[in-house]
Amino acid sequence: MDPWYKIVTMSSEANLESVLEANGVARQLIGHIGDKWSLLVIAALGHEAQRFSRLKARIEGINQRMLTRTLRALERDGIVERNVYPTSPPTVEYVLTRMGRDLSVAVTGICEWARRNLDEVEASQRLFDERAARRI
Amino acid sequence: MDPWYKIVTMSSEANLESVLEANGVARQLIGHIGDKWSLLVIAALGHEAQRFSRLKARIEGINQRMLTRTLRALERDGIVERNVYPTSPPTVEYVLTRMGRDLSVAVTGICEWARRNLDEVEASQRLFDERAARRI
DNA sequence: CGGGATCCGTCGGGATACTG
DNA sequence: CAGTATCCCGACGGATCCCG
Repeated sequence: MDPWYKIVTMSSEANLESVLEANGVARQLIGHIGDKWSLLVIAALGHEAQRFSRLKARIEGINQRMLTRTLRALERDGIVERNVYPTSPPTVEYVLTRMGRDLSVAVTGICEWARRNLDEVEASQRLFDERAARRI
Repeated sequence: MDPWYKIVTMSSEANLESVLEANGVARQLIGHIGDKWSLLVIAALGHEAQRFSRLKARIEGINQRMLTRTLRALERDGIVERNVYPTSPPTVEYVLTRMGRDLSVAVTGICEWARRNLDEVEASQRLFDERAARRI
């Protein structure tokens, strides 16, 4: 089976099934980490264990419910690990697993792209909107 | 400004603002390509120009409306270019721009991660669900 | 062929209140 | 402190029909 980048960089007549397979992979991927907060939580976690309230403070705009949900989903996927220490009040720490750390590295490429191209994207948007406004 | 990977790999007490900045970048990113179809369209495009109906055939499960919307959004972002040839019936071709090709390369890392870890993710999910079922 | 317009269901996600 | 439980809404996305 051809890896994804081959599909991306040399999509030809022949490998329709490969595209479909990539379809499935990307679908899974988007299902797991493509929601609004997952990437931010992964970024905020870094490689050191952090407590719930600390994460909530680091991630601007998130509320308890969404942080809990996101952490649960990531835990279910094996991307973060949850450790409870039975103190009083309870202490709960979250830390990236091996898979989580790998993912945070992989995310780097996308984020660097975003960082490099955000200005150009916004410029393109303004141009597009301007033209659209004139046509109407 | 520190790049994203530094935030990810060395998140410490000091760089809260950096996390917030990453917050914004990731937010933009998710807003642009984090929807259900963008990555699939980018993958299906590859580096060669393709017509609307061809794309629709390559991307399993998409309908005209969503393909149109996704292509418009990507065009607005400067990620794909739309070329119309005034033939009859009309011919419309889509092709990745320079930014789009860069992005498709960056996406590779994430997709490779997904490909490598999908089995482990699914195993983790089963384990998690099984445990959850026992506790109840 | 390559769309645009419209209707409509679902579901992600926010606000708020309560709990061990 | 670290959640769980409800309520609610707006946007995303699917189906269908129409058009140049």
